[in-house]
Amino acid sequence: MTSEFTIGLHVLGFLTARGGEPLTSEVLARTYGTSPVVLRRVLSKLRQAGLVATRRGVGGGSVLGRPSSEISLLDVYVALTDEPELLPRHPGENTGPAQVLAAYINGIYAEAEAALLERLATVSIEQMDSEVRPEICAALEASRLVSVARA
Amino acid sequence: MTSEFTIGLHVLGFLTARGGEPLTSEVLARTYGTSPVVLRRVLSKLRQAGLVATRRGVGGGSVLGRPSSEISLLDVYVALTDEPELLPRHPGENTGPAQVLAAYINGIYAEAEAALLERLATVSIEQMDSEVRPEICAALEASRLVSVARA
DNA sequence: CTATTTGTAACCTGCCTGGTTACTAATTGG
DNA sequence: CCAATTAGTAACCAGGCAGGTTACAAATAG
Repeated sequence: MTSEFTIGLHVLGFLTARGGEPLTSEVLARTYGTSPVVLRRVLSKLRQAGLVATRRGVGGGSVLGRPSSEISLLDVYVALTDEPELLPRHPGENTGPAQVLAAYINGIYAEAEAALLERLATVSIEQMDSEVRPEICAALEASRLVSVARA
Repeated sequence: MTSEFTIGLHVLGFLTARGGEPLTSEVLARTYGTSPVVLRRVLSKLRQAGLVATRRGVGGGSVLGRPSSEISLLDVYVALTDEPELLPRHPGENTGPAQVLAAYINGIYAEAEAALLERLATVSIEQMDSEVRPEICAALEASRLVSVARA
């Protein structure tokens, strides 16, 4: 699920921008452009990692599980990535020359992946939000205008 | 085609180990564990990049296009990767908030990918061959024993 | 009790990768 | 020239997976 990471960042960024007000999966799904069920699948993993808290029923929805300054992009990554391997590992059989080559390449890829994870650890949701909030707002404004024009 | 990169390294490493003797796609396919057609698809791209030269007909096969010391893993990577993006870029629509997030993440991924490519550029086929040759030989020996045992 | 909202299982579909088939082109040797 | 061998390539097939949808159960506010 390569898009789940993006969806997770969208959710946490959006919740940050709303400052404590619970948002329904329906709203989050609409702003991202997917279905509520797909979004809840992501929310489910975020909840298990403690990154969001959810309440059902009328007036329910999701809020941040802890301050956005204390959530790194790495936290989101590990919460949403089942196997800790994003890069194209080569499964392969456990014998034969192909496996030897694959192991060699995987070593190089693992280095690159480690560097990526370190980088993700240095950025918090709060930072990300402050950097992209203006553009997000502009985009939301644009799509809202389209809706108005259609109505 | 995530396995093509591995296949390409297998081919070039094997040709290096054989030192100028042409090898048929049938032999290369068997040693890697795939079909000759799949392997020729890879050879076709390697040829277009000048990394191998091929001759048809009796006694034909492929040889290195230039010395293994002058072929980097990056050369192989670019020859076999159509779009210059290995890492999970998020395609997405050209509008909306999802796109803004995706662009942000893609920036971080692009940094990581650049680091990976730099790393690949520092390793030549010759180097790789010297590091994995012993294990490859052992693996080939093992599979040959299996074949003998079955016959 | 009802309306709302989440949780989750089950299924469907489209895409991509890898594999196979089938046929053509080139090259060598008799 | 003919036959055998080998590569080139198009076309189709199958399995896996991501993402989407449907359906229904569970929780919660009023």
